[in-house]
This record gives sequence, C-alpha cells and structure tokens, in this order.
Amino acid sequence: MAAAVLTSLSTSPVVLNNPPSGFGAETSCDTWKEAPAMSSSCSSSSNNSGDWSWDPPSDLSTPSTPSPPLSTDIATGFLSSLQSDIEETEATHFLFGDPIPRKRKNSTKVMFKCLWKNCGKVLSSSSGMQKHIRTTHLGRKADLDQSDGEEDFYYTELDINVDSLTDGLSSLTPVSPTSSVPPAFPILEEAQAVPPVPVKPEAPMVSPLNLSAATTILSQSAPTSLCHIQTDHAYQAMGPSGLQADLKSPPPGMEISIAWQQPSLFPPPLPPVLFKSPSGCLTPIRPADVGERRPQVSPMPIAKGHPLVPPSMPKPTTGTRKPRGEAKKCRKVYGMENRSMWCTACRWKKACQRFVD
DNA sequence: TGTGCCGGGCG
DNA sequence: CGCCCGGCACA
Repeated sequence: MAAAVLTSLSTSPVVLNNPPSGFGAETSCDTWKEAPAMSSSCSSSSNNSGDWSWDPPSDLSTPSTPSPPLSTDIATGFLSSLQSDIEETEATHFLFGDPIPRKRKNSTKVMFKCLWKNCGKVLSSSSGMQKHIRTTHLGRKADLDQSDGEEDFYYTELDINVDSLTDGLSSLTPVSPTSSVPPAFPILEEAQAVPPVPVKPEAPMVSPLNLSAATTILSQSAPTSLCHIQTDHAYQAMGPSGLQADLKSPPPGMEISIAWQQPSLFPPPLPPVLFKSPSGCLTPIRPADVGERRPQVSPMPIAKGHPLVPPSMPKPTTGTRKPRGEAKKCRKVYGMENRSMWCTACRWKKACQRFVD
C-alpha cells in the first residue's frame, strides 16, 4: 500500500517536483489530500518495494515495452520450463516480503511465470522471478538494485495443481477453487502489462482480445475484475468531495495494478470511461451515475407521502439491512485521529456522503 | 473486533 | 434543525 501511495504521489503532477526518495512523513502528511491514509502507514508496511520509485531508466532499458501476454503458448511453455528451470531463490525473499504464498497446502503450488516475450520462464518464488526479470530482461544488477517494482509487471502467478500436471496445462486454471487472490491476479498482470505500450487509452480493452487462445480462459474474467475495480472507483471519482482533484491525467498502466491490489484505497487515477465499454459492466451496477444514493432504492421522485409506496416492495435484495457498501469511508480513510477531516455525515455517524456507494 | 450507520436523544 | 451517541448488523 505504501508503494501504491508512493506511486500515486510520485506520478501526481503536484508532487512531481519532489525527489522520489524524499517522501518523508511530513511530506505525505502535508499532502494528505492525495494520500489520505498515508500518515500512519507510510513507513511501516511495504510490500514488495518500500522504496518504490518510478524511475525512467527502466523504461529506457526496455525500448519496446514488452507485451508479455503476447503469450507464447502458455501450456507448452509452461510445461517445459516447469521441468527444466524450477529454482529456488530464497535469498532475496525477505527483501520484498513476498506477498504471495509460495505453496498451497493441498496439491496446489504457486509458480511464477515470466511474461516476457519468448521467455516464459517459470520460477517457484516471486523474488526469484523478480530477480530473473531484473537481471535477464531489464538488464540490471542483481543485488545492488533493489526492486523498483517494475518486475511485477512482467511476470504472473500460476496456481498449479501438482497432482495433475498434465491436464493442468489444458485447464491451466487460474480459477483454481482453492486459491483466493491468485485467480484474478495473473489476469491483471497481463492487462496491466499492456498499458505501458504507446496506445494507452485503448490498451485495457484491447488486451483481452489480443491474447492468444491459451489465455482466453484468463481473459474472460479479466474484464469483470477490471470493471469491478472500476466501479469501485467510479463513484469515488465523481464523488462530491473533489478530494482527488489533484490527481489528474495519471500516467498509463501501472496504477491499474496498484488499484487492483488495494482496490478502494486511493482515488482512481484512470478515468472511468476506459473500462466502460468492454463489458458494460459498469452500467448494470451503477445505472445512474449522478444518483449517488442507494443502488436499490427505486427512483427518487415519489418521495412525498405518496399513497402508492408499498413499504415492503422496495426491499433491498439482502433482507433487512442494506449490504453495506464496500468503499472505504471517512473513518477508515482518515482514521479516528483525523476525525475532523471526516465528512459531516460520518461525524454524525450517519451514512457517509463523501464516499458513497 | 472493528466498521458503517440507523434510530433516537439532546440543545 | 445541527450535533452526538447507543447499539446493531455486518465484515
């Protein structure tokens, strides 16, 4: 999350002047508008790269930003590489607190596949993969250079079933029943790997189409997940707060991934429109974008003591109480200590009106 | 156990 | 009304 916030900060035009390394507590606290929850956690939790900074050199070293998902046939590449170069690089494990469990308890195991063109290398540890990518593809020094997080975009996580390796390739199943996060993750990786390519706006929607047959399984769920993130932020983006006014014209690509990892943490850098079309899933969820109120509540007009309002009928799907929107509310965002920053409704312990869901 | 917020009380 | 909080349903 710190990484996420840092990224948003570093890419935000406002803060761009500051040296990337200079994000002290004071900086972030002063600019709480961009990174609300920052103050408490800026130095504590760093997932895979505490000192993340988007450094241009990495881009230079990869002139044709790879579109890994181009997908050499995952199945075959996966099989062969699986046998040949599985390797453990535990050494750097602690450096980036490996966010993903290496092994599943049952017969499933998490592997990491390099998405770089014509590579398809599969490793068993994320750090190993990062190292691989850093050294092999990004052409950096192995140890001296800490991860700047860019490697993340070039590999994906595989959730494989050890028992049935053979048919594991046919149904390479990112939808593995036992895995919680992983299924969607690789998809995201692929989708996000694309944006850096020149054509940014179209990238997200085009990518699923470009994926080869092998990845169609993946791609079919990709739009939905993206859209969910999207919807998540959609309302935040157009929320009345104007909180995120600062974050405009976000740079392509990477934000998506971060947004995915911490869905509702910070304002969406990408305009909602991007994802609207692919599956139109934005529409069903939020039919009217201005009506920030309850999703289920029937059209507003009949507010007055209209005789025809049956008390029972407009029951929200989930029984008695409304499902409780999953967006982070003022309390969560600003924290108890910054209660003065909450929207009034939150202060009154009423339904939050800043982060409406 | 923490969070969101309805229902209701007080000035 | 604005303001606050008890307490409940969720997560």
